[in-house]
Amino acid sequence: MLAAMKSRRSDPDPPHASPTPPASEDSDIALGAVLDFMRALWAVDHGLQTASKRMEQTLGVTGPQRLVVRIVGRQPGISAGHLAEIMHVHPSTLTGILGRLEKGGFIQRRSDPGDRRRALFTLTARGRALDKARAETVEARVRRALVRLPDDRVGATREVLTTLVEELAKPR
Amino acid sequence: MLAAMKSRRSDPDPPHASPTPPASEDSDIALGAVLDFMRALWAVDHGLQTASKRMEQTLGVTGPQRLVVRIVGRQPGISAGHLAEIMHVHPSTLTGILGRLEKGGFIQRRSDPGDRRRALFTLTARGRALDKARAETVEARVRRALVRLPDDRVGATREVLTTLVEELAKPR
DNA sequence: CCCATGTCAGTATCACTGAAATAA
DNA sequence: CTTATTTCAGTGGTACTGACATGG
Repeated sequence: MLAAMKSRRSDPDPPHASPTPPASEDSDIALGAVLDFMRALWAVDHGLQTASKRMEQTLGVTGPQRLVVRIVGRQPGISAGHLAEIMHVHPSTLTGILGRLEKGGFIQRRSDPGDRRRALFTLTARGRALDKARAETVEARVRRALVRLPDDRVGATREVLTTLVEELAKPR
Repeated sequence: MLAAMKSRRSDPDPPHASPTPPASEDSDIALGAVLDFMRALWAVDHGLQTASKRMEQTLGVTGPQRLVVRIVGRQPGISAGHLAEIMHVHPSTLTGILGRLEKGGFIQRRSDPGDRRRALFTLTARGRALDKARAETVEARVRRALVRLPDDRVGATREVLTTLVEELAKPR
C-alpha cells in the first residue's frame, strides 16, 4: 500500500485525518506522514514474505534461507553463532533455518575441530548452484527495482534502513 | 510528505558513509551492493516482526492487528474483503487477525443488512483507545528513528520502498 | 445453477522464551 | 564451577491453498 497504489486509491484520508492525538513526542510532526511511512514498511514486509514464499515454490528455499546460503558462500566455514549475529536473529531461530537447509541438501554441517561446541557450515554442490542462481529470486526482484533508481537514493535508503533497525532493536 | 520531520541530528555520518556499502558494522562480509541491501531489507523485516511481538506484550496487539485498528478507525463499517484488499493480504489471513481482535475486544463485528454475506467492523471503546495510543508502538520507534535523519534521505527512502513494493508485487 | 463473501482446516516458516546438553 | 555455543520444547502470529457454507 502506500504510494504504490496512489494511482487508484480506494480510500484513505477521509475528511478527518488523524485527530492529532496526544503524541508523546514531536507533537507537531504530521502523524499522517509517519503512518504513511509505516504502511510503506509493512507493505515491504509483506512483499518480502510473499516473494519469499514464491521462491520457495520455484527454488525450494525461502528468503532467509537463501540469505544464509549467500553468506555461507562468501564465508565458508562460518559458525552458527556468527551467522545469527550477522542476520540479527536469535540463535534458536537459526537452528530451524539451518536444519531445513541441511535437510534440503544445500549446506553441510561440521564440527569445529578447535572448539567442538561450534557448528561450522559450508555449501554442498546444490548449495553452490543455489548461491549462483539469480533468476526467480527475491534478490532478482530487488535488483530490478534498484536499477531503476539513482545510486544516491539507494545509498540513502540503506542508511535509513540501518537507523531504523537500530531503533527497532533497542531494548525497552 | 515526511519533510515535516525536523532534521536535527547529532551524528553527521559515521565513519562509514556508504558509496557502495562495504557491509559496515558487524563483521565485514562485503557481500556486494545488492546482497548487502538485501541484508538490510531482511533486517528491517525482522525488526518489524520483533517490535510487533514486543508490542503484543505491552498493548495486546501485533503490528498488523494495530494497522487494522487504525484503518477501521478511519473507515468505520469497512468490510472484511475491503480490508484485505487495502492490506494486500489473503482473506483467510484476515480471518485470523479479525478473530483475535474481536476476541480481544478491540473491534465489533456486524452483518451488512443489505448483503448478509458481508461482515462489517467498527471499533469498540477499547479499540478506539488503541487507535489513539502512541506510546510503546512500533510506530513510536519508527518515529524516533526518522527524526534522527535528514528529510531528503527519508523522502528518498519512501520512494525506493515504493518502487520495491511494486517490483515485489509483480505477478510473473 | 453460478458467482461472491468469508470462514475453516491443514501446513509451513519465522520468532521468541526458557531450559537443557555439551564443551571449553 | 562458570561460561559459551547450540539445540530442543513449547507457543503464537502470519500467510498460503483448497474446500466449504451461505447468501445474492
